[in-house]
Amino acid sequence: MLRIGELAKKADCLVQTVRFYESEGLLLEPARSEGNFRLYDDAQLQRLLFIRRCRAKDMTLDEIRQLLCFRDRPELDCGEVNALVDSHIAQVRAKIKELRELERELIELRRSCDTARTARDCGILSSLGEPA
Amino acid sequence: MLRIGELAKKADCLVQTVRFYESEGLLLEPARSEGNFRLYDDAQLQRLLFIRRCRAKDMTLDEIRQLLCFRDRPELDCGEVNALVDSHIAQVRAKIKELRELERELIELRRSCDTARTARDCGILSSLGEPA
DNA sequence: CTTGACTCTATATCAACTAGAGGTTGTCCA
DNA sequence: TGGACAACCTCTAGTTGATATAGAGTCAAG
Repeated sequence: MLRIGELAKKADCLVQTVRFYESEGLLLEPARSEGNFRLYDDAQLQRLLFIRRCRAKDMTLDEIRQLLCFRDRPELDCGEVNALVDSHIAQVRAKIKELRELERELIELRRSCDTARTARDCGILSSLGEPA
Repeated sequence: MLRIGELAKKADCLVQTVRFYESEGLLLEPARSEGNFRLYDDAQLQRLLFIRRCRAKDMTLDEIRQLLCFRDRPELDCGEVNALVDSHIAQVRAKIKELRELERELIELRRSCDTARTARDCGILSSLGEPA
């Protein structure tokens, strides 16, 4: 049985983060020692590692909650899991598109003041002061 | 003189957002009517529009605070403004790069389960359950 | 028996809003 | 003049995914 500090180290996260996941219902309440310390077994560690791998893929805690639900019920059809990942990919793509457009706008803004001058004559400040 | 609702409409934002910017020191405290309603002149409107245009470019309130500082002091050299925009562009580019890598990872993850099966045999769930 | 590392709970903080409660002011119409 | 209703006021809490702190308790080594 692992104490919270050892568990956190194995999952490369902070002790507070583990407690936070517990409070969010992602990790089940672990056993406790006589002195009230949390004690984790390997199944709990695997569950935490699963959560951390999902977070590394930038899934929200809500999405992870859904995935854990399927992980806990092996007899269910995994179609929803696939759909969840598909929609996550779509979100990431939408964000990339948005940021590319933003990059374009910022480059244009930057071009409006290529030489240093006084703020009064700054092309950037005046661009931001006018309707797009 | 505009009341807060009219001001907000012209800047296409919520009334609460205007009050929030005031509390954050981005907008100066406006005049008040006899009945304690906020009253804005055109200069305040232009300032709010400036803030909203910066936000549309995803600048943080701290970055905007810096830009407003230059906007308020026309005699200053605008070199820092240019630098701020440059660094903002760099941040956006870094984020795009990060998201592209994430997209790649998610597509690979998605490929691990191309057909619907039970959760037990789901390639996605098992990929997320194993070390990368 | 004390030091120090670890743990416990509870609370506050971050960004940039957004939403609500509960009360006041202003305006319109009969 | 009165009553309805919109718009305004302040204050507080919630969002996301943690992170940071305070103040107290536990435990092993020296």
